[in-house]
Amino acid sequence: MTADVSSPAERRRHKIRARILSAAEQVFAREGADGLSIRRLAENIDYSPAAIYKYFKSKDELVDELKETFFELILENVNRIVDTSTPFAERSRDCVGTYVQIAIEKPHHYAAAFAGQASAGEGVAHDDDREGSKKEQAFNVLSGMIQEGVDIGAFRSEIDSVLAAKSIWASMHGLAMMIVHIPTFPSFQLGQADMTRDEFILFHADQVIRGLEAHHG
Amino acid sequence: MTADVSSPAERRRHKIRARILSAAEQVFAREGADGLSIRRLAENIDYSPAAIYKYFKSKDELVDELKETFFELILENVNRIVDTSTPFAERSRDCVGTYVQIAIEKPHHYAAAFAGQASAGEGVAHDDDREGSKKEQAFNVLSGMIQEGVDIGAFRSEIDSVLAAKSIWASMHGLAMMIVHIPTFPSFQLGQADMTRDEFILFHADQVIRGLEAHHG
DNA sequence: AAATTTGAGTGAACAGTGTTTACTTTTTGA
DNA sequence: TCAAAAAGTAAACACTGTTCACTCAAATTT
Repeated sequence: MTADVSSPAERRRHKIRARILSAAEQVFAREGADGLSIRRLAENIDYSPAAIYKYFKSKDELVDELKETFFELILENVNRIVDTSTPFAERSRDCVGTYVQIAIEKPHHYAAAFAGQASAGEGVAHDDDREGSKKEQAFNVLSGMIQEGVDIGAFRSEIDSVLAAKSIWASMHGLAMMIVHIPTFPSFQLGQADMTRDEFILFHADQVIRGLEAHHG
Repeated sequence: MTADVSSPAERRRHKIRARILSAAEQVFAREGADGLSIRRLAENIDYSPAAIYKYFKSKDELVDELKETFFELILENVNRIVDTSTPFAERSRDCVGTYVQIAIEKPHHYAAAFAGQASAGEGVAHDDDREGSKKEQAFNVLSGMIQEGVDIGAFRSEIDSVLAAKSIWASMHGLAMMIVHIPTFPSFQLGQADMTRDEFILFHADQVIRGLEAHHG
């Protein structure tokens, strides 16, 4: 995918960049963006804090790269499901399930990926939202699958697949967020556990997809 | 609602507490939890930073109170909709719309309210999740309304209203979060605007509620 | 009324944070 | 070989939340 860089100097530079990112990734996965400090990171890779700034303009830029990599992970996994030849209904549910599962496995990544600070008032378009981003690619996969559902008659014919995809994504996102920062979700109290988390994910997926379906049995 | 406190000393203390919270509220609404610093807050109310700690154990505790107040706001507004005598279908949609609208008006509050840091691994129950909290009250209102839908035959009879409420909430939450931190949502690019935000909120509400409905027209 | 205790409020410090600047060392290319 | 560019650094700046020892005034107790 990425073209090899020419000079050995540039290759070396790229390697160190990767080393920084790798160390950052590990801390980030465990403690999130707040737990990841430039000074700690510098110590981990035996550099001075200021050295990091020869490779990244700011901590935000560094974290943005971690996020982008995370989106690639989502895209890969969702694509793998979409390309399967399992029945459409099951495939849809798997898609939702996989998406949420990734959020569960890397909660800090997921929370950070969708938390480019909450903007009060008119906001400037964030870098992540640029055309052709991994985020957008993932979205296109989803809307394509919904269009397929419409085409084969599983979903209502009047559905705009792009609009529906946005709605579905919002619903998935909501579940992922709930699970990520309410540790006991879907139970609120610790003791009561009427349904396991995985069961609830399937239930939610079902609920969401049912909103698109043409007729019920 | 709140019982008057006895001694004038306690009243005075309560007053200052309120003054701190009020100042905090204003900064928080504009700039969120990160923009709100103890030192800035102290300066706003002409106190030393250390003085704040005579009234709040920590910044987190202070912010938690802002969050609780915010949940009260949600609860009040949603309750007002639920108690209306408008037709059930319309009422459901209004409920979703109102919920999301509040998130839009106070994006920082909303984002913070659901962001008791993302926990990797087993988490301890957060204070907000205690029994009888405003959060739980709001949830009960929602599940009550769904039960009503089942009772009058609008929703499928086999629906567990508590489970469904959790799913619906997740879907609402997702939309709210999307809007709150993707400034251009539901459009990804700035230029393209096939549907207004308010229209999309209604569309999403429709989609979500349709998942519960017994039969379609 | 005097003495004592409680609580409010403070300045200074501790231990962090992201980031920049001036500086030295190393590497690279002509 | 030698100048130029890049890598790396120590120290400082401007912040952050929080704590500690302290003062001073108000309320309680004797």
